[in-house]
Amino acid sequence: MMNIGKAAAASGVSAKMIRYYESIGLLPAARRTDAGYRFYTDEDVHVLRFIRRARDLGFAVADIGELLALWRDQSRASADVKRIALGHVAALERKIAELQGMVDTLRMLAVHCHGDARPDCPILADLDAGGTGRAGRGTAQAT
Amino acid sequence: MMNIGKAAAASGVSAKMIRYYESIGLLPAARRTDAGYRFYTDEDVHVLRFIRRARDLGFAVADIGELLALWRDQSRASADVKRIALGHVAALERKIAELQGMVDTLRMLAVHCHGDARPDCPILADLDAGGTGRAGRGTAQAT
DNA sequence: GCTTGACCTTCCCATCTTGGTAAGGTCTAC
DNA sequence: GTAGACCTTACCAAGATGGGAAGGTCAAGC
Repeated sequence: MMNIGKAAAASGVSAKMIRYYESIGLLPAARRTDAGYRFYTDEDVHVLRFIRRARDLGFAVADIGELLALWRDQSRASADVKRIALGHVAALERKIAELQGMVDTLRMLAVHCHGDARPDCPILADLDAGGTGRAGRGTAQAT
Repeated sequence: MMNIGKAAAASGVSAKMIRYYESIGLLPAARRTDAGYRFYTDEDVHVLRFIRRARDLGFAVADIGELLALWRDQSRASADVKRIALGHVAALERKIAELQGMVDTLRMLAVHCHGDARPDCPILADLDAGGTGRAGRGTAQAT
């Protein structure tokens, strides 16, 4: 039995976030003391650690809801977990490819930029002209 | 001379975003017709294309403000542009490394997951136990 | 001239996760 | 009893973008 500050310190999830996760339904409403203070058990902290770890792996809160449900379900199929994880990996890799495209384009432009006091700059020239068609136009906003 | 819809179509920046960029000061307030409609010149569209291209390269709107100022300044030093570009590249690469760390961890867990109807799942086991210390703890939230 | 449909305007809301802050109640140790 | 550390709720902020409502305007057709 501990209050929210203790649970936060023990789990690595800030008190602010614990309340937030509760408010969006990722966590059930915490039990309260008579004075209205939330209190948590070691088991609750265990769940918070799970969430923290999943966030560190880049899972969105919605995904974590699914993962938690599977975690709690002793009869879950590992295929369900794997599907979520690999779907997430695919999304991460799309994102990486998008960022890498940006990096490649910028590096290419930057090597041709003197980088001195002269005003000539291929980077600005590219932005001016609209580039040569690299750095994914269509999906670039889908961050 | 064209109204906002035409400028949006010609530049690839939505009308919504054009108004937004104006509201945050990235663009000067557009001239208006007597009826209050914004109107734009080909030169304005040129600027919008510049912004669009820079966004596609992942520059934040704040960075684009700097880039625009340099673009307009005929006596700018290319070093200033290069500095912004390379700073952005470094940020992109940090982000890529972070995401790649997540991918590596998840892939490693996923290969050991049967992915069938059985409940045993190393992915959930890892989330449960807190992992082995990969997938950057501290900076994972800095998105 | 009037109507219709496409366009424009502003304003508010939502996303997603996190942090900050303010005003007020509670608990603990002295 | 009081100070200080903690808790509560509620609102604001960020980033960039889309959606929608309510209402004004314009161009084309009849």
